[in-house]
Amino acid sequence: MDKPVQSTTRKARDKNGWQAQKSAIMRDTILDAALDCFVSIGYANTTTARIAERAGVSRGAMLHHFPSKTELMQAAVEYLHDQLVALYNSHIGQLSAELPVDERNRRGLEGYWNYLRSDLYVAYHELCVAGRTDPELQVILEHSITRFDQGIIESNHQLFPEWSSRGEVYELAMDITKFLMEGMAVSQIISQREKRVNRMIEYLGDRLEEIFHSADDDGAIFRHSALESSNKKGGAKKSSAFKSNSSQNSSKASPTDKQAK
Amino acid sequence: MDKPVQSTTRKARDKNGWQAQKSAIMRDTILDAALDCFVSIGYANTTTARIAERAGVSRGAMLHHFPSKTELMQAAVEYLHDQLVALYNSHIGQLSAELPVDERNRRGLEGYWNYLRSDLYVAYHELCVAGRTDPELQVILEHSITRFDQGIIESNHQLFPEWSSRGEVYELAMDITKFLMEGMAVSQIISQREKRVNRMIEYLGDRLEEIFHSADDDGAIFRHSALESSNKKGGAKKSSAFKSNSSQNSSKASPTDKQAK
DNA sequence: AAATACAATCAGTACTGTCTGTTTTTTTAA
DNA sequence: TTAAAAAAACAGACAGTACTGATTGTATTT
Repeated sequence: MDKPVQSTTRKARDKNGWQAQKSAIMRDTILDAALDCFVSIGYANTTTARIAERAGVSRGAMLHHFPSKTELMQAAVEYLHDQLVALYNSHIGQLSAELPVDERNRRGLEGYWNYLRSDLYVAYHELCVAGRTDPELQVILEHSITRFDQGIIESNHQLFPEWSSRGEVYELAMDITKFLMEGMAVSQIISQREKRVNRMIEYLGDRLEEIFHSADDDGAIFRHSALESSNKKGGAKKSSAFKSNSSQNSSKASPTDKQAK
Repeated sequence: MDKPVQSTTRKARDKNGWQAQKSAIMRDTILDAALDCFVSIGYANTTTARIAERAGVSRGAMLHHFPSKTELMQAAVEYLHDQLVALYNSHIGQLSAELPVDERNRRGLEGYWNYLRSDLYVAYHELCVAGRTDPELQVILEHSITRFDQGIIESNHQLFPEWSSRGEVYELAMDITKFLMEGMAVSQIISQREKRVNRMIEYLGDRLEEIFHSADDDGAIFRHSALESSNKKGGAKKSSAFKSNSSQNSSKASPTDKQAK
């Protein structure tokens, strides 16, 4: 913002010069503005001019650092990725694995929920939705997504080491948590949001706890017919339900349509 | 598509003339094209020209029926609403309440999942996301959303009459189902989608069943600390967790931003 | 003949990417 | 150390495209 004084204190170019520093600052300023635009006006309405305006730089200057919109978006996704990782870690990454399981569960859910409620996640979601019908953006995103999910898995392995061995149960618990929480975060619940959300999170916490304990003594206090491991009550309850209309999804997104470009 | 032959079979204007019929067909054709665009190229990339092209009509003709894009979108939302209701009913609306509870659960989940996987729901989701940062669209949608949710609630009351009395349990079960399923539908699960989805749906089915039974004899075989009704294991486990950062969401969507329009 | 349905063109706006020009920093050479 | 040259950063203007809404004109129905 306020241009750093031309301090000759570090008179010699410190490793990578003064210009390089300013350049880096400029880049971050622009990328911050881009993410800000995604959140406040949506990806679709985010134009290069608007980003420049929000960043407080001229369009020409911006075009010097990011010659095309595509390159800007690539950088923005990369930038967002780093920010998301940092935010995730700040919320649940550094939870000690020494805490009692139940406590870890609670805090993990709480942290994850706060993570999902962040502006950064809103921006991420905007990109995901736009990516469904924008092949170029999709390519840019794919890499980041898989990398991030991988990171989460690793983080969880670290946070819940006792789960790592139980393949199926672990996967299921993670999936349920992820999709339920994401569903809540993405949907705009209108009435009594706070109350209903808290209720669901508490319920989810109980279920996780339950899965944990039932997995401990593998005695299956509760039926988990969704898992092959405890298929005593008719494991033949074909888990192939819902496969009937699986082909219906074929025409869903044909992003390779004439996208007019 | 193929213009109906000028059949004089029904020579007299049947109630509302020949032109009116053609006009209605034209409207539906255009609205179908609009929804199709939302699905295949996304709401953001949907222009009036593209809709007209896809509908196979001239832009001028379309502008005769829908003078402005806004009016077209209003009609499209209305049209989509009707279609969604019809689809919902065709999938789970006419499930007999005489079926055993478990069977109703299974089929209900299966139907709901297929409903969520439909193109119509994709279109609806596109609109919802776009509406977050488009005040005008948001207004158009709001009415439809609340009306639809109300319809679902009623439909469920009819399908699961035995639930209707149990306020809290009923709400929680509905919410969990809704948000988990929507979360699955919206997220693009990359690896082993089919398997993981089926597993989650089965798990969810088991939990619903469980909630049902535990609600029957209200004996709380399982802990539902998320509900006040069975707060024996320390009901003081303050359900006000996650309220800490509730204000963080304030700057989330300020759609009243300068939207440039 | 009057109204409605349909078609095509036009003006105004907005966005992207290129181009040219100006300032500031860094490098080179004296 | 300083002066000139080169490079990088920055700013604004411009062409090309695409979209929306208006206008005008033609065909069909009432």
